[in-house]
Amino acid sequence: MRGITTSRADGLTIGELSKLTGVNIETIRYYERIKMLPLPPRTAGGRRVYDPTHFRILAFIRRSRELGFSLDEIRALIRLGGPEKASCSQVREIAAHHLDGIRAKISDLRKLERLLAKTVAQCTGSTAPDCPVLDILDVRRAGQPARKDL
Amino acid sequence: MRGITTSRADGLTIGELSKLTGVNIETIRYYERIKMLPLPPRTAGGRRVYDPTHFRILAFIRRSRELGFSLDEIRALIRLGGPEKASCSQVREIAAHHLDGIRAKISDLRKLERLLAKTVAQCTGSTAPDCPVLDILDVRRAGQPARKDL
DNA sequence: CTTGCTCCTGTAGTTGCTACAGGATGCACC
DNA sequence: GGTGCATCCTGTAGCAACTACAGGAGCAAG
Repeated sequence: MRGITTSRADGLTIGELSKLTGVNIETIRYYERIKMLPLPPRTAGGRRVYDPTHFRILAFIRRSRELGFSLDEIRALIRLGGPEKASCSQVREIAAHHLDGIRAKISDLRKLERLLAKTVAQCTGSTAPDCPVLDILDVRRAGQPARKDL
Repeated sequence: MRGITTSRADGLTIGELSKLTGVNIETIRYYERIKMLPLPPRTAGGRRVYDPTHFRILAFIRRSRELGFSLDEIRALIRLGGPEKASCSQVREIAAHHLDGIRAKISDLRKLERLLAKTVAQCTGSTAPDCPVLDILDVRRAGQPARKDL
């Protein structure tokens, strides 16, 4: 269902909104489709016309994505920041949970980094089969006994 | 094209291979489909029969995925570790490039962590509109002047 | 009116899986 | 041989969060 038809001069085209927010045109349409963004009114020709509220919501989404929040988390944040103000503790809960996830990921990545860095450093570039990187990937090379029954 | 029909006692079923390697049955079939794994021979009844080579390749893929290599990177690594041995420097290049990516990601995540940790710490849980988390997400709250022409 | 750019809808693809439906096979037991 | 249950098969679709494209329409300037 299209909103009230409006004239072009009243707001922004999708291209203008895209430039202002740094969000791809197609992504804006995607967000509308999945109901992250309210339906904007249209011109008589069918073009979307965006107002300051849309700009504000889209900028919010963009910023939240930059911080790594999922779209569902962002939906919840948008609701909490809406007219019916909720306790900041709910916002904090979402953000803290997200922060926990980021910390876990950092921890994982650092383990990977340490292992890879050590292995790459051992790599003298000599001709295989002397290759420390492959050694940690290949069960036969890795020093584990080959399964004789296989 | 099905391989040579073989009897069941010659190797492993897909379920057994899945248990041994920790890779999901459906993921094994997926890897076969996208040609990460060679086609195994089948029984007269159409069931896959896996030999030690399959086990070895799948374990390699699993380990590489654990280390965060993409499937394309793993394809290249498998080729390099194959019968026609390549210089270890090519393996090293792939691994070093991957390590660079991991380091970049850690760096990004730490920036996110710092910003979020600071913001969450400021969150006293009081009733909005006093909410530091929303403050960094919302352009209107963030201290930037509202666009008067919007 | 023409031109060139922007916008529209609908569809499909990316990466790496994961899940399911509907049916077939295999094996142990009776 | 029949039964029951577990395993396996193929094909299709979905997930997250986009991204790209085709074919056509709209719009503003000249």
